[in-house]
Amino acid sequence: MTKASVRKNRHFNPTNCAVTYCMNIIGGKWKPVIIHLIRNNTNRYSLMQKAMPEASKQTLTNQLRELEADGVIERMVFAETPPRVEYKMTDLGKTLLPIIDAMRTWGKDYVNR
Amino acid sequence: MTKASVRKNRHFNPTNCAVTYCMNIIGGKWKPVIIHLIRNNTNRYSLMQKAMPEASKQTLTNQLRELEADGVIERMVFAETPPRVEYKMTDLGKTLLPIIDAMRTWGKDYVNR
DNA sequence: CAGGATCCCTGACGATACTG
DNA sequence: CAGTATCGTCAGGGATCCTG
Repeated sequence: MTKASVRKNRHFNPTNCAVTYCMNIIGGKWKPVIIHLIRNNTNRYSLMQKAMPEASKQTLTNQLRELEADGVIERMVFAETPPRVEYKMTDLGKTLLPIIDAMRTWGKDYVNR
Repeated sequence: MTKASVRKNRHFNPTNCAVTYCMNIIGGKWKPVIIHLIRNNTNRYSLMQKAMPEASKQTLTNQLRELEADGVIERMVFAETPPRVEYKMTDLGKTLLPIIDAMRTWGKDYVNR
């Protein structure tokens, strides 16, 4: 796995393409995967690590932080020992799901092309 | 403009996320913009340059070549002087348009959020 | 007009070690 | 368990010059 990392497009302004806004949100190498996992209740850090072992912990953390900063996911910390943290989609994040689904459907057809 | 460039995800295999296939196609910094331009008949090299002056000629060329290699767009050369080259969406490329549209719609709402 | 060739830079991402 | 800190790598993209 090497691509699927999109250099953020910081040139654009609102008169430019709105698509770029969207790309800047979901354009991380693992972000679509993370969104997909959280949606399917693979919503804890360690579970995500197992599900995508090629991504380093640092990278996983970074992508989670960015998604959180963009308001796509929410981080819920439980004061327990050992600590427990769960992630969930925000209402804004859920509006991205149709796009992710469309991409998945397209990707499957593309593979079978 | 700085982000919207997604490092291609080359780890994935068909058992992994199909979304990544899609991201690897449209995940270039300027690819969604290019697709949008071509669809709206801004289909010549010089016209695209004027429409997105922040992208260098080299970058524009590279992104066009990648889109062509992935079968998303088609390059048509006319044997004239000065040379004329036009780009058009392939049938496969057209199947991406609903995704681009969904992203644009989402992006507009996101900006006004 | 529509590139090709070359060189370079930066930031996304990875690897490893350590921690409350 | 769920990170943080640090450092390194690499490829996507930019800048400039040249060409059929």
